[in-house]
Amino acid sequence: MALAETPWLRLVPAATLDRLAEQSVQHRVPAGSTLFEQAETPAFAQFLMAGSVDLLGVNGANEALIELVRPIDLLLPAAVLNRQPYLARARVLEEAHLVLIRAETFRAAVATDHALCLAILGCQAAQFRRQVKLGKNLKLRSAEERVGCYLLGLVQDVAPHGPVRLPLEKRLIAWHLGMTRETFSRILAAMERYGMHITGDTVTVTDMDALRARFHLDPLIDDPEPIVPLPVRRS
Amino acid sequence: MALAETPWLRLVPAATLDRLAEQSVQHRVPAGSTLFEQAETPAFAQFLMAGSVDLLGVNGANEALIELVRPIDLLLPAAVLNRQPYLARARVLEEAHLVLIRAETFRAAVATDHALCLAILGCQAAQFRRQVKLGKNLKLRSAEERVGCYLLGLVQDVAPHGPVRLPLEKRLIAWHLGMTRETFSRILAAMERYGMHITGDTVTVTDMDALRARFHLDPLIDDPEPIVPLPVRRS
DNA sequence: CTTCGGCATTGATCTGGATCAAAGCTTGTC
DNA sequence: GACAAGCTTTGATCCAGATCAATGCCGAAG
Repeated sequence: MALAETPWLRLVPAATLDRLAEQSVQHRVPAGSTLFEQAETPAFAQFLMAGSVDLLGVNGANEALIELVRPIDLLLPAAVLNRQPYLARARVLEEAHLVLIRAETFRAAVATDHALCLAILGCQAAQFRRQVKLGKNLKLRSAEERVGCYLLGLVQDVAPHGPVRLPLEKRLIAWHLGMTRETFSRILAAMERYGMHITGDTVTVTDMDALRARFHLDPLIDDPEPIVPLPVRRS
Repeated sequence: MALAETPWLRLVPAATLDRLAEQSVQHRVPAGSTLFEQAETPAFAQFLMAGSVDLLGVNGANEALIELVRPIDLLLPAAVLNRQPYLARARVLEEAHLVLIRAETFRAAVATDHALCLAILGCQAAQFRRQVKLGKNLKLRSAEERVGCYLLGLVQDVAPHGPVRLPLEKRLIAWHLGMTRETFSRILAAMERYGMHITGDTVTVTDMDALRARFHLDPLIDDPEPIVPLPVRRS
């Protein structure tokens, strides 16, 4: 079953994962669906196996991005573990493949199996650090810097120079970077100035030196946060 | 020893806590000291037993508040557990009483003792949720609303009407609420309009109805986040 | 091919809060 | 009491980014 292939669960005994798998339900959910609402009490632990999910804080009419969840990860395990209401709404961004486990079953498993508990602790710690990084990106950088660093990261990962495609609609990228589409659009146009050219959804680097001179990736903000599986130790 | 009195560690076997206590060092640190620097690799797990500590994200010259740690809690356990560099600088706000445990010792204990692992998981989950609440407060409310809700919460906790003292210097409160002292000062003056009067560090409510009509506390933002101890379960 | 509805661009304008610049206040020290 | 150093208040000005308003640009449906 899918859970068994999760890298950060590899130290968990197969027996435990099997027991969870028996109780689990798989679900495929199209983009745009709402998985749960803010203030709801979690009924399930939800593993995101594929696709992506946005978590949004809501206050009256406006929504603010809390987190972008990418596979394989849990959706707000903190609420499930502590038996507390979700602090955010979950909306599917790219068609999601979910594995649902009844909340009580999940908590019982964590309370029974030390290896599972350690894996979830590693996962929760990574989520915390991602949250901090998100906040730092927003508070410590201007809109232009956020865009610059985002694009620089994108280009570096995929192709040192060659043209790269934007992975999402622009309005969504803008939203994830914490600005309006208009501002994003203007900044993209202005990137010409720093050695980048954007036409449609294609990004081309024209002057990598200029780009690096203007935007500095910070590992403490931009590096992806890995989920570290902590080893169990015999007592 | 101090650790044994921590409410959220009460389900952890005394033997385990004793073993940690033996390896631990206590430390009293005056306000203003820096406990660790961003990007440092954690050498110790640090329990904050009394006082308070600010965590600050740093980028060149500017600092942004990441978290305000209040006792009893751990300072950035995520970094310690996952063997990764701190994402923030820690600066003592009010004289702190710390208990330090070598990082390796701490990780070994968590990997050995399931009950401890569950307690830390509860602690880490609570920290995650606090982080989310902090972010929502900042992104979903205007400066005026942040101040209004902060004061309303303060007044409600202490005395329904009677005058209340601000617990910190104004510049520090302003900083914690994510604005400059000037803005904070102006907003305090303007609170007259909504049924509150502030002179020096004393807050008086003149019209509770007006106050409540303007500012709405949201449990999903303003309620303190408790550390829930998860019970161990025999397998 | 045309039309329509959602994106994207571009320009003009607005605004919340920051920044800069003086004065007032406190508080502790000599 | 007088001074200094750090808070606080108040006013004037600035600015990044949002909002408002057209216009242009597809791609899908008929």
